[in-house]
Amino acid sequence: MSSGSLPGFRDFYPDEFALRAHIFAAWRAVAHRYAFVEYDGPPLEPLDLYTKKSGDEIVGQLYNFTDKGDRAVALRPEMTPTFARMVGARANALRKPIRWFSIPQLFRYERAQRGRLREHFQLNVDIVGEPSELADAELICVAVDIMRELGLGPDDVRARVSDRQLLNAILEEIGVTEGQLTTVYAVLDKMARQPHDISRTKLADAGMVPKHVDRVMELASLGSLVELREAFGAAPALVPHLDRFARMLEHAQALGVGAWMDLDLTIVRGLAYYTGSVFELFDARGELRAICGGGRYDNLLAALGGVNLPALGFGMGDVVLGELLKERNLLPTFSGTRADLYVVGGDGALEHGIQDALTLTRHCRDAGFRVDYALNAERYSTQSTRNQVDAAKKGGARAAVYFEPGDLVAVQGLHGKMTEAPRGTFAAAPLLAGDAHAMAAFKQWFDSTIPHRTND
RNA sequence: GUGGCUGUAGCUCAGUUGGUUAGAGCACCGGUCUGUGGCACCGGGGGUCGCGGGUUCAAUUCCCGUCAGCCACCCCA
Repeated sequence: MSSGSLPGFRDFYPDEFALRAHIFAAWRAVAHRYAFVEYDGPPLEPLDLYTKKSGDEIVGQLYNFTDKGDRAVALRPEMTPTFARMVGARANALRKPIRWFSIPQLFRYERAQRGRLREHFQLNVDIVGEPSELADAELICVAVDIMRELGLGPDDVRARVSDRQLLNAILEEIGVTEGQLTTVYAVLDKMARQPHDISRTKLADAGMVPKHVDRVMELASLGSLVELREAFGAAPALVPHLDRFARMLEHAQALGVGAWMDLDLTIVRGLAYYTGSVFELFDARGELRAICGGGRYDNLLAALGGVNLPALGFGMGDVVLGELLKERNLLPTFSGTRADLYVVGGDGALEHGIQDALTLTRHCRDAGFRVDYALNAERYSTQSTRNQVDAAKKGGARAAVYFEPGDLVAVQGLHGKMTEAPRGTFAAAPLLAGDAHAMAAFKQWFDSTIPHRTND
């Protein structure tokens, strides 16, 4: 099969584009509801924007090349460095806290598989300049509210929340050494995907005594703050972290997303730059990859953008989200995007030829109708009305419109059985003349009488 | 980057123990039906059987390679 696109890249046919537009619309609607403003940056950036912090090993997954000016460049694999640069350049002039979001198309060069392509769109939502845990609650709430906006519920999607500072304090309490942290993080991250005996072996190999291994493994089963307090609440070093986490949960509760949230200490996120809260959104059945991930990265702007401001954010890709919506039958309908009127040649086509049909089309379009027709003047006068109406119906139009003898314009609804569909006739002359009152009356009748088509 | 599975029409799939011109349903295009039409019926277009090589009188079929897709690793921004 000849594929027209490069591996891991997508063609968006109208069906697929409709899904993408549906997701984008939900992203923008919720982001705007939370008073975030949209920004964007270049899709192509200097290579060193990404290698400076992460090292050369990341190049293997970058879509990079040398441009005609001998610059080492890369298609952006993530938005955060661009975001950090933009914020850093105007940090003093921007009113804090900053609430920004973007919908960049991101690229990575690696083997594509389900839910993971070489190109995808990712909503990025970031808050800069606010250290309070209320900002963390607000951010998680944006992500969860997008799920709600798309028709998903707490039974479909779970928000798993953890906190790096809390986790670090717990590990210190347990007795994990600084040098063992990386291994512990990796083991926690893979807790659900890796057999426990392998996890234990890895911890032991890092030099942990059996008792410490047991306690680390137990962390995975702590699913609530209450359990966490029972296990560690007595430790004075943990109290401020537990209290802060509790306040965040209370805020989230008040913002209406408490029912979606689970405490889960195995959420560590791959990136080293997270410094506080971390969270991921998963489908509740656990069949798909993470829908969304983010957290607090208070030191990153200083490292990337040169300004020392606390920050937090998340990224949410369109690919996994689209798959989830497909699985749950939450795909959009096309009712709002197809033609309202489809002009066909009727019994009045002899007295009102194609020119009159086009004039009518023009006035209807000016009045706000979406108008389609066959783009073939010969067919207008020769093809049977019935076949033309069939074409209109197959094309998803809400109604067919045509001239009838007696200087009339007839409108036939195309929803359901023809005999039961609404039908109306209007004097042709005023509509052809573009008479505003006649057109307004026509449109009012149409809007209140003709139902939208669905694509079931 | 590693391993496994798969590849026939736009889609879902038949089929060929190797043999003349590769099929169906849906979709698409044209038409008939003066009309329960979100039908029915008639006709039509569309395939280098992923691509390349090998074996053979003959390959879509068997073999090798390659590319692509899926899955598991790796990685996850």
